[in-house]
Amino acid sequence: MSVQERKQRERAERERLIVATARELAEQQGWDAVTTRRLAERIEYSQPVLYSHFRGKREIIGAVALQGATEMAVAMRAATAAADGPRARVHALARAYLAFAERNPAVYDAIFQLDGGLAYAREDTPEPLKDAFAALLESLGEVAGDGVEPGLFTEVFWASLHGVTTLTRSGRLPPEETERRVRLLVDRLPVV
Amino acid sequence: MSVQERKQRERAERERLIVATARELAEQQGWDAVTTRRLAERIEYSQPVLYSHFRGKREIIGAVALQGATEMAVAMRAATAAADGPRARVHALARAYLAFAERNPAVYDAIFQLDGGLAYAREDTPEPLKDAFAALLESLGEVAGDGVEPGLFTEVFWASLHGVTTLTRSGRLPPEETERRVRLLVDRLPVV
DNA sequence: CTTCGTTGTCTAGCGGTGCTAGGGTCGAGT
DNA sequence: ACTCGACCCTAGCACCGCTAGACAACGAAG
Repeated sequence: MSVQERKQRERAERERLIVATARELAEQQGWDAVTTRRLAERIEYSQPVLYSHFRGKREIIGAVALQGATEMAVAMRAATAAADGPRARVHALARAYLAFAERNPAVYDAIFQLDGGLAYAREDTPEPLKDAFAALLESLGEVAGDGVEPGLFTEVFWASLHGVTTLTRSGRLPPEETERRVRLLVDRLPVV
Repeated sequence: MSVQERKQRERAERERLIVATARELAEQQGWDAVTTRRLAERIEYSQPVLYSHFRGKREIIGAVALQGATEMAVAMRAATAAADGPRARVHALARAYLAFAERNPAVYDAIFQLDGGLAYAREDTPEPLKDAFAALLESLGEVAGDGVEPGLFTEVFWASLHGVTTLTRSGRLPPEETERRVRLLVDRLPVV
């Protein structure tokens, strides 16, 4: 028994190592640099070991996405907890969202851009993703306004933040004005 | 002279063929399926011929993006021309934007997601991209509201549409509610 | 009309990718 | 002490973007 348990522990530890290494490599050099060979070399195992933990590269991205979503939810809740009043909460939320994306671009991509094989917006959506959306909903739902479903409002505000994030990071929007763009969204979309 | 001219014509014709074929293949099977080998086979030339027209795959994506941006500007202007009043124009614009993205997903990606080696938001930005932004600006600038630069407002509205588009297409937002999301943006962001 | 040189295209190949088949090693359980 | 199964590695597949170098076709010059 004890031997099996030790092996299971070691296996789980190695899986964490894979995910952490993939994330690290992605943040350092971008997801294109995360190849199965490089990843295998960094964890000091051969390539096929990766496939005994994950079906393929896609699932590794998915694992990073789930980890990231959990952290992002925490970050957003921490930011909104300190804010006073609905609009201030929304503002704090938006800034936290953009800050997370800027500090963890590769993780952000794993969650919101890349294909990690995850189900979104469904019943079988993984808990971390649901929870990240819930974190958005907690602050945005209260400013949806009459006749607008909180969920729908949250989706729209989220999409706007996502658009600003991705267009800015790909060089399609000049980064200097980000704060003014956010203020415009926070001023106009919510109903307080 | 005439011989050289004929060769130039043929060369230009072949370049159009490459771009059209890349676009077609991308729309049919996605950009991942657009490999230099497949593309070469479809135009019935060898791979190196592609490299006598474009520096690499990236530039081919860029060429598709420019072509698409031109078409998109035309589509948006056509949609807004028929609309009556500022808010109706914005609504028509938004619907035209999303319709273009839905009908030409690969082209949309070439313009707004992939790296086509193009400069955005700068003086040396290619004319088609500037013009597509100008088409947005024409309808959105007039509803920016007091104290908000038309350009900034356009960027924000555009980013919101982009967010809705990409999140929906990647399965992160359920597609059924798109129309309601657009209406929310059109109701709240502009100042009429 | 022949020769030369340029222009254009092709074949072949480089180093990389994600992924997998199959063999060998090593250690746990009898 | 031996068997057997779990585990991991080497090697290789088919594909990728891209390029070097051979070769053919053709206009210009003698």
